[in-house]
Amino acid sequence: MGRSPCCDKNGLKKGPWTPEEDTKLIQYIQTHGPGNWRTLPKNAGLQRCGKSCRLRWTNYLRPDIKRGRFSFEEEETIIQLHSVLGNKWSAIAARLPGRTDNEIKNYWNTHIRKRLLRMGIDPVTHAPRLDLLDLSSILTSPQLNLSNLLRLQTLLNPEALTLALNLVAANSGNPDGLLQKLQENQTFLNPHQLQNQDGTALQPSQFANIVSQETPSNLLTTPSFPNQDQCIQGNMGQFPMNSTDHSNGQIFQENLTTPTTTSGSLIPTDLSSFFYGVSDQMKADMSENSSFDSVLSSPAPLNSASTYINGSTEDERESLCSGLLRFDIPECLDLADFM
DNA sequence: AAACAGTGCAACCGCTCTGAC
DNA sequence: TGTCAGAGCGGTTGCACTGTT
Repeated sequence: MGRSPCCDKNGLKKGPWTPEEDTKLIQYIQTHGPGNWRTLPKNAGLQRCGKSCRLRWTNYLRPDIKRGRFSFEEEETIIQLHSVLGNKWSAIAARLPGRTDNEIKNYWNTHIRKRLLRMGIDPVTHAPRLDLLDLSSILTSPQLNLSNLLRLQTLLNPEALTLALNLVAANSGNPDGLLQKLQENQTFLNPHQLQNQDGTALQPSQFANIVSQETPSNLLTTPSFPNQDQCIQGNMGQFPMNSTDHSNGQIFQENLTTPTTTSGSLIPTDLSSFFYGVSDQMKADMSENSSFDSVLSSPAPLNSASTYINGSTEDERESLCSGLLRFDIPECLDLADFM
């Protein structure tokens, strides 16, 4: 398993290629064809190692290489394939004619990866992770107050709501105040959440126990209100959030953009389980929307993106990319009513 | 205008795989 | 079976460019 001779050991040139070197390499390969890279530099009159020539040819000079910006379709393909193949750049490149593995790798590391991180998505697992988000900006958002969360009760799975309540409580560090607010807003809650079985009002400590008991054990590890760090450390993917836009009910919309992934996902594969109290008719209306349907269908949640936005600027692409995890909100579901 | 920081990408490094001998 | 060279791969680096202060 000998390693290829290093260029500098042989006094060969390294660094950027000059146009003259490119011309020599192109002309030689056009005449003799690629291959036999070890002897190629000498025969072509290049002071380069064969490996450098091969890389220059395969990554840059090859006539079938497509230069320029990645299209949305290419970007979508990369994300999809990466979710399946991981960092198998050559395998991904094989599905993208004209693109090299190096180019795809660079594009992933400089664009897509960062974008996914900003969206709170683990670029390795493609699963949403709250600890990747700027939670402070989320939790201090005026849109994410208790009343708004409570109004979500009619739509959200109670576990998700409970988790959100924990977030708020952890943020405020004041469970007593939280209970007070809950009781002030009890019209939005299931009665059993704020009352004992005999109908008497809950005490703060009782409420804290209920919250912790109703929270899945894999989400919270403490019987009382966890601090923010504990929340972050926990498996928060089951209540995905996005910090990109906190205005006009965007949080809720983003919260509904729960992607499904392949095995090991932190999130429900059937988004309908995320809803609570949504009528069958409303679910049916949602399912008629192709984009929403694509979210509900696992494991190809990304297919809807091309129908969502087809932007070309960086901002549009970020919006578009977040669209990979989004579905169109049907008209029957007016988000403004919930926020 | 200059200094600095951030970004993007070409190229390199070092390792593994594969096939010939 | 072991060795070697060629080829391929993923990770990393260095530098030019751009934006910000």
